[in-house]
Parts: sequence; structure tokens; C-alpha cells
Amino acid sequence: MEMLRGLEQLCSGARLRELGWGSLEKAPFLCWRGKDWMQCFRWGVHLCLEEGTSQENSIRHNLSLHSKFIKVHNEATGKSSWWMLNPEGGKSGKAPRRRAASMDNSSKLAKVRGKASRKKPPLQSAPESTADSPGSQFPKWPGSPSSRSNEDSDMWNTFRPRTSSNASTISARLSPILTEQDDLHDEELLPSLVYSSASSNVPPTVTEELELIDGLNLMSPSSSTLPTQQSASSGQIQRDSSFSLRNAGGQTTSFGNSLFNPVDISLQSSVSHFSAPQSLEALLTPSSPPPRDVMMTQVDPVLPQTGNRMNSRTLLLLGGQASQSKMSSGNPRGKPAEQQTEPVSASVLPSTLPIVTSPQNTASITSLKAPLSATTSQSVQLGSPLLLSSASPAPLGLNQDRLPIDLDIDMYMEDLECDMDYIINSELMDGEGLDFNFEPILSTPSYPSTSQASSHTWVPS
DNA sequence: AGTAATAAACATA
DNA sequence: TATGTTTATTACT
Repeated sequence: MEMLRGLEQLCSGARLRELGWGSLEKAPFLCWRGKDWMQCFRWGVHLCLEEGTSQENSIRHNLSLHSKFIKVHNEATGKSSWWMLNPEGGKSGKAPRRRAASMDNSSKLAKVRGKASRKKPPLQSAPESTADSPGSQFPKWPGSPSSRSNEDSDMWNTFRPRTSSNASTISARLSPILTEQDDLHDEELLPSLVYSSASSNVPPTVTEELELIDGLNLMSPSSSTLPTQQSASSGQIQRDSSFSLRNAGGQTTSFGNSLFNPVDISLQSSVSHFSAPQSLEALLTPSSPPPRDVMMTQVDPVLPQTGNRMNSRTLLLLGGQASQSKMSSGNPRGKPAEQQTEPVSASVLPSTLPIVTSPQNTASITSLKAPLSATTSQSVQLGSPLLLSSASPAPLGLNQDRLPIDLDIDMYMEDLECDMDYIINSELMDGEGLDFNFEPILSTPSYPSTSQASSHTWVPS
């Protein structure tokens, strides 16, 4: 129960519940069993640790422990980082982290050792124990070469990409956005694989980025349905993608609200973040002009590269996170976003998830736009997901918000086509109901990290 | 036996 | 100090 509460607090509870939060009862927070739960996360619910909570420790423990969660570094915020569901990781269950992944024995041994020595470490055996941990770090990287390709997905899950770097990476990634290109290739083949492969192939940073992206993707809807829909309505998707909400609508058909909800959640959360967070917010915020520069900055790098490529990723949703600060400071529950919480069907299937665009996406979009049009300001306004979500009480799910964006988006949506295919393919591949893993390349910017990114990495301007 | 949750220790910025 | 990671313990199935 406590856990639940904690989660509630951590995340925007209301919606979560609607989604199927109930499952949580049994499987608290960390349990992946409840798809619902997962979905919630996927949808973009962010975990925020509340200070002082007794669960805090537990949560942290879980977050770090399970590969399912991805940490997004939030420089802007400061220390705290955001946690998101690892799209891939999310699928499988919890994975015991890297080390163990393959080596049951070893892991066990390790445990044994640990027991024996670890604790004692202070006394003696520190080295060995440490050894383990270090080792674990290795594994952390998805990039670790070989293994990944096949089991990767599993491995992946197992090993959680450590993110800390990711966050920063993300920002970095922003600039690198291009990765998409690579991704495209890979992705075309396998979405999921892409992820892994990318990680493997790509340098750590990139990998991280990917990871980050994935994290972002979390938001994205699931999959199984998507393919269908997508395939069916690739065109639609584009639009929709422009604003996920829409998709939701389409898909929603089956699920109806549920789909939206997720989106909403993401938005909300994201919104909340943004609001709290930093520069991003400012950037995103239409009202705040300053961002533009930033935006531009971002854009510049991006455009050139991604330019057309923006693709579906753009569509990706980003989960917003409620930064702690927000949570604590702003809304106690983190529900800030709740605003829109609308009734969603609890039985949302991951597969059915629609594509949602999260603020991040928007952001990405924005960025894109920005470059495109000199009128960055406008683009920004439109693009800024934050704006939409936050600004409009109505959840993204509502078409309203998107409309404006859509318009702009349409601009590049065209470009998206390629990505779309990619996405579709990927989905098909995943079929399982994975999330879309689009690489948020663009979106990244919007990402929490984005803020960072904006401010840090490439934004250096 | 395996999994999960919590508590605590430890590490790092 | 805050955050994150790891280990150990305990409880449940």
C-alpha cells in the first residue's frame, strides 16, 4: 500500500489509477507484472521521489536496481535525475541488473561473496566486492558489444543502461541527433534491435543517447496495434504523430480514452516538469522569448542533420517527469498535471497505445520548426509541447492543443514519412507490443534532459 | 527456491 | 547533503 501511495505521490496518481493502477496493489511499484502499471510509466509517468518518504529508499533501490527504469540525468535540475521506464526493459520483467544477467552462478557467487565480504568490505574484502560492481558497470552499457545483438533485448532489459551519463548524453545526443540516420538503418530492421544494436555499435555516448531515447520512447505507445494502425494509416499517423493525441484517437477507438490517458499523463508529467524545470520550460514557453535563442541553437544542430529525418521520432512521446522539485514544491502529488486526468480505461493495452507526442516531441518539433522558419517564436509557441500540455488544461489528448502544432508539424511531417516506415517496421517487428522506440532524437531535446541539452550540451550557445 | 520489499551501507557529485 | 548503487535481511509465494 505504501508503495502505492508512494507511487501515487511520485507520479500523478489519479490517472495511473484509472489506467489500472490497481494491479499495483499487489505489485508495487517495481513490479512489472501489471502491465497497467507499466503502461503508466510508458505513458510517460515519471517517477519522482519524494523526499522524506520512507519509501524513498525503496524506490530508489528499485529504480536503480531494475533495468526497467532509466535514469535520465537532469543537469538542469541539479542532482536529481528523472526516471523513466525503459521501453525495452519495461517489457520483460525486472531484470536483476547487469551483473547477474548472464551469470546466475556468478551472480550468486557474487552474492555469496557479497554477503561474506561485501558488507564487511569496510573491513576487508572490499576489493572483490567492488570488483563486482565495477563489472556491473560494464554491463551497464548496452553497448557492450557482442552479447547484445541477440539476446540483447533481454540482456538489455537485464542490464539497465546506466543512464546517468545518459542524461547528459541525451543532451549530447541532441546535437548528434543524426544518429537517426544510423538508426534508420538499424531501425528499419528492428526497432528493438535498433536500440540494442545502436547501443552496441555506437559509442557509449551514442548508446546512451539511444538509451535515453528509449526512455523517451517509453512514452510511446505500444505497439501491436500501432502497426496495424500505422500501416493502415501511415498517413494518419503522420498527422497523429504530429500529435500523438490524435493517434490515440484512432487507436483509441479500441481503447478509447485509455489511450489518451497515457498521453495525457505523459503530457502532464512533462508539463509539470517543464514548468518546474528550467530552461526548457522557458524555452518551450511561448511567453518566454528567450528560449528562442536556445531553441535556435538546438535547432541548428538538429536541423542540419535531421532535417528531414526528424521522422517519427519526433512523434515520440516523452515522458515528462516531475522533477522532485516539482513534486515537492509544486504539487505534492505530482499530479500537477492531473488536470486533465480523464477517465481512462484501466485496461489499456500497451499494444494499443497510440502514439503520443510528448512535450518533448513537441520540443523537438519546435526545434525543427525553428530552424525551418525564421519565426522561431511562433514555432516555439506552437511547438513547445509544454505550452500545449501545460497551457491547455485540456490534455493533449484533445485535439485542440495539437491543432496548432499540427499545422506546423505538417510541415515536417512530410519528412517524417521515412521514419514512419521505419516505425511501422519496427512495430511490426516488435509486434509484441513494445513501445515504439523511435528515437527521440529530436524529441530528445524536449526531454527532460533536453533541458539540459538545451542548456548544456549543445546549447552551449 | 525464487521473488520482492525494506533497510542499511556505501559511493559519488 | 543529495542522489544513486549495492548488499543484506526479511517476507511472501
